[in-house]
Amino acid sequence: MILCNHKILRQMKYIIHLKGGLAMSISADILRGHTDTIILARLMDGDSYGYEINKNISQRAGGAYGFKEATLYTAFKRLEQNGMIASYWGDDGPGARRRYYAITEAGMRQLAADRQEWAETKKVLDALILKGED
Amino acid sequence: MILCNHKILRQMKYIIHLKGGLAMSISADILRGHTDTIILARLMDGDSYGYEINKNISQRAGGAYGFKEATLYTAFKRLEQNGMIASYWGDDGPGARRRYYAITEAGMRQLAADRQEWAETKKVLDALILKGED
DNA sequence: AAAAAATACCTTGACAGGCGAGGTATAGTA
DNA sequence: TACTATACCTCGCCTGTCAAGGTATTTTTT
Repeated sequence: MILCNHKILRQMKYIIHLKGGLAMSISADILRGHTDTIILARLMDGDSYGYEINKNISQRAGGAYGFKEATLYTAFKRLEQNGMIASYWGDDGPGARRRYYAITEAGMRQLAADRQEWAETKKVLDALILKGED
Repeated sequence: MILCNHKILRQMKYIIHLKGGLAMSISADILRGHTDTIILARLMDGDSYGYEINKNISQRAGGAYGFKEATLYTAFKRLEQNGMIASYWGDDGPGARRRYYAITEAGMRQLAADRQEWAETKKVLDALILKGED
């Protein structure tokens, strides 16, 4: 049993396993702000449901990173309220019922903008935090 | 006079001016989690004080992006409490007194780790939000 | 057949970072 | 004298994250 307050928990890192046995980590706050974009991007491959989307994300991230369930469902609700995604019930497959999500036209426009923003963010942050060479 | 609630304000973007007259923007939540790293990186160029650090950041970001003062001083306090930076009063220059900050050994180690993390974050987010080519 | 595990969804409450709005003090300029 | 620029600081709100708790269904194990 490990005592662990909220502050310490927030400093915990997601372990990322790299090819060759190396491991790096990304803190939760770094991913903050990208949650909605990541979900929208995943839905561009077709309709999907929470559990599957999260597994897909973990897989693409190369290992241990994935959203916490509370974060995930909060994001779905936010995205649907903002008209970025639409949901419907499906009852196929094993296990419990699934709520499927589909990206909307507005969601696609948002995703396009988010991807542009990410490209820009990389440039700006590179300029701000990498070692200056000039 | 424009009515503007907090929610809308948080969705506002920092305008980034690019070479050639283009402009892009980066939302505040995207920068969240990088604040401390950006400050540490700036202090690697030598001791500096809040106002100057912020101007330096705006300049490097290519234009309009900069921390809000409340964000900046909150970060200084957090960094100093965590032993990443140390402060001392200076009274040179025009205008009011200045509190200078210096990066500590611990701060340098943290910055090195943060830079590694940023490199890793770029890879992971590229895999998660860019259009898949496979 | 009962227990366990896996699948799948959801809510509550607390926390930390960002920051608008407000403040203080100093020095130079109009 | 008033104004502006420099420079620092605090309060309180808002939002995203997520630990901890819950529910329901199906498959697997005992």
